Amino acid sequence: MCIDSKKAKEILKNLKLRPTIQRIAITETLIKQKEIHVTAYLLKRMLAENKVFISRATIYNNLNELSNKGFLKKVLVKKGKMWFDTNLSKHHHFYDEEEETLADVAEKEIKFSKFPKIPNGKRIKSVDIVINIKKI
Amino acid sequence: MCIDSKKAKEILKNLKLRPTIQRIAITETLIKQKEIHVTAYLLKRMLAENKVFISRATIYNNLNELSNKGFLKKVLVKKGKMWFDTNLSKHHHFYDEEEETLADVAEKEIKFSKFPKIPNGKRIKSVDIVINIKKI
DNA sequence: TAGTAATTTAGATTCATTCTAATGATCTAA
DNA sequence: TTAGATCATTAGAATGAATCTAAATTACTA
Ligand SMILES: [Mn+2]
Ligand SMILES: [Mn+2]
Ligand SMILES: [Zn+2]
Ligand SMILES: [Zn+2]
Repeated sequence: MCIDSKKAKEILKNLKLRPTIQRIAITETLIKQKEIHVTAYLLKRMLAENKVFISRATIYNNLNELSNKGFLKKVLVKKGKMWFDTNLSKHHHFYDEEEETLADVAEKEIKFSKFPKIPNGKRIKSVDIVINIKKI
Repeated sequence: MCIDSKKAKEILKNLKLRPTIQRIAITETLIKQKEIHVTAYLLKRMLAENKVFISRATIYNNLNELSNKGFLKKVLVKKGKMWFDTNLSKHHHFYDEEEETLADVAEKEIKFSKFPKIPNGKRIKSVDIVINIKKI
């Protein structure tokens, strides 16, 4: 257990989630870096590298629970694989398919001078901007 | 066979794809409306409503081939389901998750007054903007 | 019209994700 | 503290979209 273990427990307490060994380890991993983008598989691998072995179902259960509680955001950039993001601010992404990496674009880095009219009877839920990049 | 059958054959000829019964029916369905957004499942259902029964593999083979040949664009708006789009112009989308519908946003409807700096050594491949909407 | 190359197909396979239901851990109230 | 209740974890099965396989059929070309 590293320093972050305490912070992790604190976070779980605030989210009213029982501080199980698995949840603490997952949360610790997520807060170790200031911001992180992971898939379920990536997170499982990161934990395994630290000799923490958590079942697939638990990884998914907790990523989903942490998302539902507002501690993570879901980001979709490619068919069939969900990314989870600890950057909770409204923001956008660079996605590098070749390197399978996601990077943040702060909301203030994008400004519109023209934006489409929303269809009648509808309202905006969210605006997702993905800038797909590749090596020159 | 409706009027569009001839057009469909013409299109396939230009794309250098053999005009099989299945391909003609698929292409006909896609050009019946000026613009169309379909998933593989939706297309299969549309064909079945017209008493044309085509196997799943063939639906996918042809949607992918038509995409590779540049007759369709792929659009990703939700985890795990690919949409195919006959609007070939560069454009963006409204996505209504409640109604599972995709609608076009012309490129000229969106203008940026500020856009992020692309990371060194990288270039933009594409910019995907999805405006998620829901009923008021 | 024969030979070959492309196409279609049912069913198997893959991959990410969710579900199931049995086991184990944590919490709470007495 | 502990009993009981609730919640969490897990292996493995199930799901759903998409792809693969390999055998049968169809379309093209000489
Ligand atoms: Mn630690
Ligand atoms: Mn017809
Ligand atoms: Zn992010
Ligand atoms: Zn479109």
